[in-house]
Amino acid sequence: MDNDNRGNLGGIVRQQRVTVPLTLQQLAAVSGVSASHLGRIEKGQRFPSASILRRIAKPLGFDEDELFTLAGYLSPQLPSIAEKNPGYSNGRLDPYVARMLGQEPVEVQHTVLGILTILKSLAKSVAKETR
Amino acid sequence: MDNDNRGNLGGIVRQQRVTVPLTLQQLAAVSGVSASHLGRIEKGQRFPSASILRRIAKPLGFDEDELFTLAGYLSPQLPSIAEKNPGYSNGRLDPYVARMLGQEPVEVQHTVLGILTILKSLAKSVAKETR
DNA sequence: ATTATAATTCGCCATTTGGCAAATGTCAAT
DNA sequence: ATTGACATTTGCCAAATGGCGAATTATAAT
Repeated sequence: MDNDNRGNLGGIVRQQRVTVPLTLQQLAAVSGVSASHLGRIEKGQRFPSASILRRIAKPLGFDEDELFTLAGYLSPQLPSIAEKNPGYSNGRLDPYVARMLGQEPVEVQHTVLGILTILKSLAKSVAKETR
Repeated sequence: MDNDNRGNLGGIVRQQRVTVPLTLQQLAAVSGVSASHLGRIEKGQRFPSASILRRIAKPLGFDEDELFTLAGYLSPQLPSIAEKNPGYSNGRLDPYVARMLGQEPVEVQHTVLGILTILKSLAKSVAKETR
């Protein structure tokens, strides 16, 4: 989302698919990265280096390049896993967005869409005023 | 080759395909990375962070992921982008949501995701306060 | 409520990164 | 050989990373 983005993974370090959200300690154990560091990464207080990112990718269920992209280290439109999911193929929904959002309950998905609509109409009227 | 490999690019920073071997200064100018730093990277005295790597990829004629792989930050993609564990496959994304969001620019999609993350963490702390 | 246990956050700090400026090196043209 | 114009390397240093252990907080179990 940002251009000079560094590896901000705020919030996506753990909120994981499936049933089991790893604890920092578990992730630390399996990845070899200290739990304290992981904690700070999660809160956006540290920006993980590539090697750290690499160590936690698999444990989190991401392909390496996928996580790198999420972190802003690779630009989104690379070879990517784009059309992996038939059905969403209509517009061009970013696969990572699809993946993350897909983990939320459907009501949440709809609410998110509603918020977007509100924001757009807000933006529109603001644009009108400042003209 | 190496297991705990960091981003060693010794020797490949400049000797480039194509015709033109860039000078460090030229590469510095176009990539925004200081020439001195590039020099040390080339000699293996510094290990470029992901953001540095990203800045010099295109100027050097590499795809980003290509250079990341060369640097040892990404493992050479063997199984490619397979769906390994079907258990990972996202809970499903509502097709309507997918369609609507898919019409937005990717940055907007990402922003939406960011907002969702913020809301979730907000909800969490509110829940904590009114405990 | 109390205690036991596991998880997260914080303080501290050694190491590394990466930029700036000065020093050094290279080479063609005088 | 000397100068000038670049290129590369080095010294130095501010900022960031990431680990360790202690303090704090959350979660269970009595």
